[in-house]
Amino acid sequence: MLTLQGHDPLLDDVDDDDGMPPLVDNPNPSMTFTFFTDMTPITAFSADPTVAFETVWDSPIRPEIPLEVADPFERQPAYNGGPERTSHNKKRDASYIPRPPNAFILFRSSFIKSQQVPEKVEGNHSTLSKIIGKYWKTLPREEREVWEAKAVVAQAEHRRRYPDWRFRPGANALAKLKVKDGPPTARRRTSHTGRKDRAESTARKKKDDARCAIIADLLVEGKTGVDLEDAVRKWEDSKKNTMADSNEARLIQERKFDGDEASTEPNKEGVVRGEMLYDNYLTSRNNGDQYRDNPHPRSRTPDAVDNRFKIPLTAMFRRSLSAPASHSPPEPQPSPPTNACHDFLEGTFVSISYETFEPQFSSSSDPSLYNCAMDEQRHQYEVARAMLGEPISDLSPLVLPSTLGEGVPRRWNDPHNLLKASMGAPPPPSPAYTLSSPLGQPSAVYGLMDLDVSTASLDEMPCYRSYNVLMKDWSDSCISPHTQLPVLVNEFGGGQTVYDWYSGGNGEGITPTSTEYVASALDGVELVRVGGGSPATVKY
DNA sequence: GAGAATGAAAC
DNA sequence: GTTTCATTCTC
Repeated sequence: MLTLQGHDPLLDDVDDDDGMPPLVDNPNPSMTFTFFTDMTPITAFSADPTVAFETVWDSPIRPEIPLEVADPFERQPAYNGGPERTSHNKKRDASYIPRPPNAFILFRSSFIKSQQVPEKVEGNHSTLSKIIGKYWKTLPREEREVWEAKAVVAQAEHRRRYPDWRFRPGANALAKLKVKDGPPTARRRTSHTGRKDRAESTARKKKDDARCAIIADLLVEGKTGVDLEDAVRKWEDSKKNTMADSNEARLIQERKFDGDEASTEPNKEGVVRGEMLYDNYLTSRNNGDQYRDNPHPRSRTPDAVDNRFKIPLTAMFRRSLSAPASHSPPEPQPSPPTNACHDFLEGTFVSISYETFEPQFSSSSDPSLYNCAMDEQRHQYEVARAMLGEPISDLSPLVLPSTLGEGVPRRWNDPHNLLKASMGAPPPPSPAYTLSSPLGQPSAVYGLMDLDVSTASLDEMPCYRSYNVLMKDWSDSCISPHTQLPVLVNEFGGGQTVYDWYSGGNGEGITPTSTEYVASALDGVELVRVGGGSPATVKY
């Protein structure tokens, strides 16, 4: 990792004397944030524990109840004690560091906490996961991007707190093995299940799936709480009637074909029942008879498989340098222009391009690629660029006018925008809202901290600012000579730490070799903050 | 490089 | 056990 010398007291405490990232690590005392439940403008729920800049959110649906939410990266025991939270936490070492949550996990947590699905409707978390998973797939892009953004922030915060932490799957496998009794085959429950049981199990699964789909659809329609409960009850009642009718039909059939295989199979009823329920549901859904008058534009589950998010935004901020970024923009610009305004970083091998960040999705390449096939990638890429504080011209609806006043950078991830702007507003015309990156202005991803955003000034706002390092005379064959490598700089608490860089160029991964190269090239280089302030020296 | 495995939350 | 996704491991 590349660091700037002596500016982050938090990180200074972290020792890594063995050269290996620790599996567990507890460098920081516990921290508790106090904030209000947020309400995304799209859905009625969104109490996200990881976003500490949450503030008061205007909602006609939910009251603004102050919530004490534990630090998301706090040790597990700190999660206990809240009146709303019962203790089902895994027993873990006090120094255990959980993984940063991904967008879905954040969404799921928020969903559970918001109690949109009453306990009466569904209390089993496995089933809830199914429902939430189906619902997640129907989320509009804008809403999903909010969660993606929160995941990026959570990831950045996790990185800030535990810079040396690395995900080590299997590290606990040994401990698990000790607990488990007997070989895996001994625990297999279905190994001796007969055809009858399997058929029943399949029927039950279909039935459960149908119910999950119904609940998810009702949620998509906007039904929550008591409304949802009523709607589910109605569906279940109608289901019973359908079943009664079908049973009658079955009895007639059985009488008609007495001695048939159907009547000799004692438990086939369960199968018939389950399949009928599901088929009835699908038929009615496909016919639209239940939803004919529903103007809700969102896709229903579970058919609404959405390929729009194949490239997660967080992939652009990978901590690991071992795996290449999955996002691979085509055709890097042959010669990205540099901006001479930054004496920010000087060296033989590198220069900094801050204000200029040439679109990797060039209209000069295949226009159809740019406009159609790559549209989603391009969009995500531009969102990422916006997060990185770069000027972009083609804004997503998430890029909203800043609420911070004139002269303040308009950032799609401006916490004020995120929290207060109406998502229902039409997207602004592109030219009028082109983002600017005035030097010295805080930009990029605003980090987490125990700061009252409603009263904090921009100067007090911590941020992660990115800088684009343009590699000059790049000799590593795996990197294009003009690949720009954005570097994430943490400016939390007045300190600075360069975390690392991600593959933002032509999709080629940053290999350890090239990382070494960059790091050594930056070693000893003096960084001058664009907005003023004391210089820092890169320490490798 | 592809696919498997793991684990993040929650009960 | 269940979801999605990020990350690492293994072949």
